[in-house]
Amino acid sequence: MMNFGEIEQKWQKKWFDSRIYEAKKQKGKKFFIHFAYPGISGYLHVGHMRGFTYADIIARYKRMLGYDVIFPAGFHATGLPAVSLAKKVARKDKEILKYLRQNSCPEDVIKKLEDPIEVVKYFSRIYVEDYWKKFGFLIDYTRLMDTVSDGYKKFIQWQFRKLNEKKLLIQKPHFAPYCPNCGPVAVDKSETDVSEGGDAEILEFVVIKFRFEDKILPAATLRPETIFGVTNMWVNDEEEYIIAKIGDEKWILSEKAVSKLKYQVDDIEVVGKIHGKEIVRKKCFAPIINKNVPIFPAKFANPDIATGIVMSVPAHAPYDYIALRDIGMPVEPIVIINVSGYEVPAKEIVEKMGIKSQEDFEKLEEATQIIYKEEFHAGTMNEECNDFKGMKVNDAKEKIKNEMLKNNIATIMREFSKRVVCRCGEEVIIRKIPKQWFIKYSDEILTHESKEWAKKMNIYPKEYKEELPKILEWYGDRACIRQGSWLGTPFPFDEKWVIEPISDSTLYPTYYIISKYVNEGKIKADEMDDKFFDYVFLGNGKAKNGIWKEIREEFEYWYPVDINLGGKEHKTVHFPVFIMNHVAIMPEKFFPKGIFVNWWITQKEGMKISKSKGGAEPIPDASEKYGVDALRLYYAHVGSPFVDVEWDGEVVEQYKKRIFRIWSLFENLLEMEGEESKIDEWVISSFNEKIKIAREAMKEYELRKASNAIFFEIYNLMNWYIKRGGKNKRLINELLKKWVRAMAPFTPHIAEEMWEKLGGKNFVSLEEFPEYGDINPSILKAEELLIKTMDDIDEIKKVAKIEPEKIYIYLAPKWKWDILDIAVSLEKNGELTMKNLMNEVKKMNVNMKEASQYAGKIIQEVKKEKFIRIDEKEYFENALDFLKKEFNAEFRIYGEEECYDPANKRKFAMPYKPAIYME
RNA sequence: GCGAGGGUAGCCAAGCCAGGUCCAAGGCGACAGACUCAAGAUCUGUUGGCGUAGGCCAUCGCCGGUUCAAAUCCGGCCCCUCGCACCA
Repeated sequence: MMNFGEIEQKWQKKWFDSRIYEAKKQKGKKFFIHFAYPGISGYLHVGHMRGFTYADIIARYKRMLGYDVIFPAGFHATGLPAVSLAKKVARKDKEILKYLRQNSCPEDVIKKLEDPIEVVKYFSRIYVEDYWKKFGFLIDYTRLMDTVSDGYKKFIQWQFRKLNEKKLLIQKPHFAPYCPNCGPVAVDKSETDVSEGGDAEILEFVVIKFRFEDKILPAATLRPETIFGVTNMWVNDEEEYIIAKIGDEKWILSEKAVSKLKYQVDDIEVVGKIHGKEIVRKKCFAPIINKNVPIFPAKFANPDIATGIVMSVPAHAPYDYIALRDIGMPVEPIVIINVSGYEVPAKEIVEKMGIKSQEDFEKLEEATQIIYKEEFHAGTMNEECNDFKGMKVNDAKEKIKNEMLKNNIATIMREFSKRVVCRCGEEVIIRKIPKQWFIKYSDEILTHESKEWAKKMNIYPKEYKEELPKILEWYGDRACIRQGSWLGTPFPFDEKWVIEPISDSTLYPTYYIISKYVNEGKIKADEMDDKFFDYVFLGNGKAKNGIWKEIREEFEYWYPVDINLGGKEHKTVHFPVFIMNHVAIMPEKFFPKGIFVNWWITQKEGMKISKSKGGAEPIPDASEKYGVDALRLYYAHVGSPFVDVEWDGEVVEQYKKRIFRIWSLFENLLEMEGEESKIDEWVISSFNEKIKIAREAMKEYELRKASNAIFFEIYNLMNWYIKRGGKNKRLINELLKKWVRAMAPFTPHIAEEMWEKLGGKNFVSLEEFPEYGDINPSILKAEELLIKTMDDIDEIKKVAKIEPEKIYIYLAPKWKWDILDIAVSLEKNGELTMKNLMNEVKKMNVNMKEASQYAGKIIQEVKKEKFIRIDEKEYFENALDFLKKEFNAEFRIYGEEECYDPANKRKFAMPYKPAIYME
């Protein structure tokens, strides 16, 4: 039994010792492929290998087509993940230590991982040695790089100066999560920075200013359009409120609100206190509707939420309705939105759901959601709403908000949808950054040019090609720098800030050209100034030395990128900025040519296999258990690249078996010693057909279709060849050499091993992908006829329950083929009708009754199938021995001649469909 | 909400763009047989229903339409999944 592990190691050593992965300018045609480099966030899992494997298969395929292939890779070290891992190690987080140990990280390394840079170094090595090399990837390992090296930082700074020159860097206010202790934090589902509330959203409350004596009662709402239905205000009479001076206004709001707003408005100053009791039972003045409304006490006016002051819209807010009912309905609800199925929506839903009191939070929340959805999507503003009458609620909401903001009746307060707590224990708030730097992706010219370019690109799948222009249109300005303890490049115009990780990963494929020279020590970061990058990437200025010139030549040879391959998570972030930055900075001849998006390997129940949460099989375990070639074939073949696939070890096991089977068929074929036979012709055509399918599929990177032809269809046809008595040693050898070369991009280790057994001298990885020769359709058709006839015989045996000793095959007479020919040529001219056909048939010397019956039958058939005239008699005669053996019976094949026909079957014979009688 | 994708046999998953070769590839599972003391592995066959002659009927989320012909094209409906920005 073969040992996958040994074979893998043997060939990997040979490949890497011979450095066959190095990109060299030799053949004058090149192919540049890379995958979106992985973030350094810990160990990867089997899911990640899907995309990487696609890239390697495509790179290997292109190499075998005679391209100079450059397939570089690097590491995205910037941003949070490495820092977060280092922090966890530093604070001896039990989970992280367990995780490291489970993945056999040595103790002395664990100690070092308190330093984020060590994290980057350690995991870079793991990715290369344990994942990529173990999978046999022919990545150009001389070009490895990461995003925190000195040279890379110089490159990014150059890029930002270019963006600035193009007027694509702008400043404007921005609101971002912030911890008063730790500074800026990331609020995301991975919860690396926060210990609670990672899924919180930033809500924009509209704060509407109600006049109260000489002060302002700021009511916070998410539904500004309901201002028209306000009947009263709610203030909590068990709470003390703050009086704060904002600008020249005096606001009454909760203490919590003041502490939040301090981070969002410029000048806010506490000037006094006022208890809720002193406010309730008085009146305040509502803007827009311009009338006085009473202020009532309410416990649900929560000081923790927004301003702590709430306006009451009892017709449309279940909370308000029920609170008013509790205190005896001192005011009548004012309905302002018409929505079918409701008169007074809040009242009716409260009654329908049987909500008893203000304490029934869960039901009230649900009721609020239901009413909001129905009103927002299906409601219209009614006659209470002045100028907004008749407008759809979702339009009116924006318009009313903007009008109030414009007239200084309202302002915006931002708040999380739920409590967010920093890892340090402090509550995270939202802070205004007055002059945040953005990359101006909204720029009209840039957007337009990017969209135009995207239309010319090769983008897979095609659905994404159609989606991409819309994403480019939608893509807004991106805050591109931030402060805090992140890894990254200092922003060149303000070095206290660091460029954030999406923005530093857009033009990076260009850097793979330079990284080789950096790695070889031929150029130092110090030397890489703007003149250097201007010269190398833009061709501006002069080369300072020979190395500069060499790098420029390399760049011109390899660029642009032909395929950037990445997971579907990149669809709305990385890929758009990848295109836009190239369009913004590079000359058109270097704009990227293609994008390939792959979907994920998921865990059961559709969950993404998460890096942080582990769960899936670690890569080293999986490659040992199943073998790398089995895994590679699994990724290529298990499903369309454009759907998520659920990880299932059992399935990979099947691919392992498939490889065993191919291996043992290969060995059987090698041992065959025989001469030519009739079936040889068929196997040649059939084999060529499969290679053709594979080649054409690969043109569109349809790895699944190609691998299906190579690993399944060819396997089947070789078996059939043997079954049909094929054993031509010379031919088998020739086909095996082609077959093994066709396998090589997908399962390179096993292919090399086979290639060696076939006497191949060089690496099969460096051979040419097989060409296909002539495909003779009549032979394929004839064999298909034979197989179908065999099926029919089986069917008859089964239904009639007989075990025949003699089988009679009656082939269609010549005149039926002649009529068929006529029908086919009529069909070609679009003139195939019964009448036209019979006019022609009349000219022939045949039995008109039989002929007309037959003509009627074939009219339908001719429209479906392509008919090629084949010599059925000859083909069956040649297969006679085979048929006898298969059915253990005597055969008689009858053409036109007189024959034995006791059941009168002969008249049913049609082209491709012989009549059968057995006894 | 905005944007995108999907629903195929017991299960996974092709086919759909370019309608007919679809009684729907391939795999898993199940059943039967071969090999074996046995189990496993492997190999062969069967796996929607009916059928004593190769046939007939049904099926691709649901309803309708176009067509000689629909899993495939068009319209409507139901259900599911994903992304929505400072997280990579």
